[in-house]
Amino acid sequence: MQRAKAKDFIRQIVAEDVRRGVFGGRVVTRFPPEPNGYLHIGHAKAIHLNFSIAREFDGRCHLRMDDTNPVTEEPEFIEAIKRDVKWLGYDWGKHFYHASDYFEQMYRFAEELITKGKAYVCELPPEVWKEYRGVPEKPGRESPFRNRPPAESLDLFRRMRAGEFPDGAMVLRAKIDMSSPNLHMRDPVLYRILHAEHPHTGKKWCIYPTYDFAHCLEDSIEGITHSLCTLEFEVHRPVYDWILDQLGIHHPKQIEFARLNLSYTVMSKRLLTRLVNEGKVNGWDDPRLPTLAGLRRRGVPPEAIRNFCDMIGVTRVDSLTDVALLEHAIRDYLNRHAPRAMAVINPLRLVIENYPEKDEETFQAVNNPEDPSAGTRPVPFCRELFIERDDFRIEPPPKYHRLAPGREVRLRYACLVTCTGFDRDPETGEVTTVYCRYDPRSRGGSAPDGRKVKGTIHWVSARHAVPAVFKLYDRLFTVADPADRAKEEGRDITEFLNPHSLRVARGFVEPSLSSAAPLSRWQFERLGYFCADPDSGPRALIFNRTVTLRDSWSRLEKKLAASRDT
RNA sequence: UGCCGGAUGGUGUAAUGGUAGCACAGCAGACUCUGGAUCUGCGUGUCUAGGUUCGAAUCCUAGUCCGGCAGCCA
Repeated sequence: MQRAKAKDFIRQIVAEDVRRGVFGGRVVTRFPPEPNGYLHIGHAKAIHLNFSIAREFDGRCHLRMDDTNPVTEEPEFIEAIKRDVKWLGYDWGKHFYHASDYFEQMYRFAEELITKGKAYVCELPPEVWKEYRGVPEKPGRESPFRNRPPAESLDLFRRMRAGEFPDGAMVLRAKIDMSSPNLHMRDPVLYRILHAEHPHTGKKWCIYPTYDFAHCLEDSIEGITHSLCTLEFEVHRPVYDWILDQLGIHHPKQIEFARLNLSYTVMSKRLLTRLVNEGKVNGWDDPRLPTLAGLRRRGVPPEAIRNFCDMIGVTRVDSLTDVALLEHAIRDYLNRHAPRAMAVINPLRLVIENYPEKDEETFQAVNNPEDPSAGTRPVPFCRELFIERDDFRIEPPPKYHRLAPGREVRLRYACLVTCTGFDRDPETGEVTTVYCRYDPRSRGGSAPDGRKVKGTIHWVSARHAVPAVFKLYDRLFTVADPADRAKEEGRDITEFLNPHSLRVARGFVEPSLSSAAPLSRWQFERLGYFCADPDSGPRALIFNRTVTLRDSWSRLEKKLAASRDT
């Protein structure tokens, strides 16, 4: 919709290609993750881009496992990737592929290059090759094996495949240009020997193609038209083009865009893997992680992620997106869709002195003020309630609208109460109980005399309260750009981990939540959006805080405190 | 310092030679049975210097700054 107005540069290129009939006017994209980790929100940007473009241009988008390195890849990751792409809302239909399905074809293309004198088997050890390749400022030197006869290379390459040589003994390289200022054009490696079992092809192969050789062929074989990738592959594009040109086969157009960086988190698979493996977080789906599995468990709806992707756009500028933008997308969606409920995270006992001990009644609460069709629900009420500890102050600061001695507030959906006193623990001084009297004529929440009450607080009937655990998440890191900071300051990234990224609180929820389904999303009034954890059940309710509500009181309070200090 | 990219408010982006706009964040106010939501208003920006042009964020030249590239990872 926004797109009709402002098309990103990639859509402009695709639209122009379609208009001019390039690739026969067809559009085929692909999302090619390597199954060596979980997908994160940076991948969501790429998934959203590729699948959306395919849909907009009546094309298709493939999901392809780029499994050319058996050493790091695992079946667990393949399943997780499929689950996450589906969850995000995309359907690859029958177009699910493995790069490893093309190993035989790739091998034949390699032999073709050798025969054409465009590739050779090189026996230089890695350290020696490094010497030969040289540095960007100076041309490299040619390998002594560079001009060996094609027949000799072909023989060696076949014996490489047959398993006659150990890992690292030799490689197949493209014969391109050792004096190129682009290091990747200095005879890049096409195949290496790896005696490793592959999760998909098993023990069939002991040589595996490198990214440079495999990727362009995967795209070509699948008839991809627009191969979208991130900026760091820009320097590989000449290799991509060279190989396809030598072979004279279908030649997709590679277009690079900037990867997503989000503040207060990390997006590199290496770092995420570290956090998981070192136990800094509780697995790949830890709600503090930017992984799709983590975001899902956190309660972030896939629609919010897609909207977020639309908001950030697609460019070639390396940038750091403020996580506040993501939070806005989350609140925007959840505000419209999450049913409301009352929960008390940090309970304080409230006794209504003039409410009979044995009485109880129910009030009707609105399920979602943004959606009248969501209806109402009954909420039980009695003499003793739990209220939020933050909602009572012995000495209220200026502009504090909540409960304090002598003050009147509204108990949401119930009635008006006026504070008459409180008990304190003689040892700690902590308030243990607050007493108040209610106005019987205010049943339902409004006073018959029309008097205004500034504060409305939420509550849970003590007699009906259901205990629950709340996991309150905060940003994982204390600095906006932890990866860069660690690099610049020569520190370890874990030094920037936020020690308060997870706080566990024990409180109560209203009884209607006792059967909250795992992963169901709620707004706990005045607190934030929460998601029932997958481990949550009738015996032990666990809610993860997705994001707080915007809280203008806490901002005001901070400002008042600051101005008092000066 | 070799090559390749990139520079628009605090952040993310739009404007493709013709009034620098949008979103987020921030601030001020209205409204409110969520200090939520909603509504209204406000401020801040074209990296620098020249040039072309009636007119430049856009084109040209020079410079500055930032990112990427020296895995048999992707």
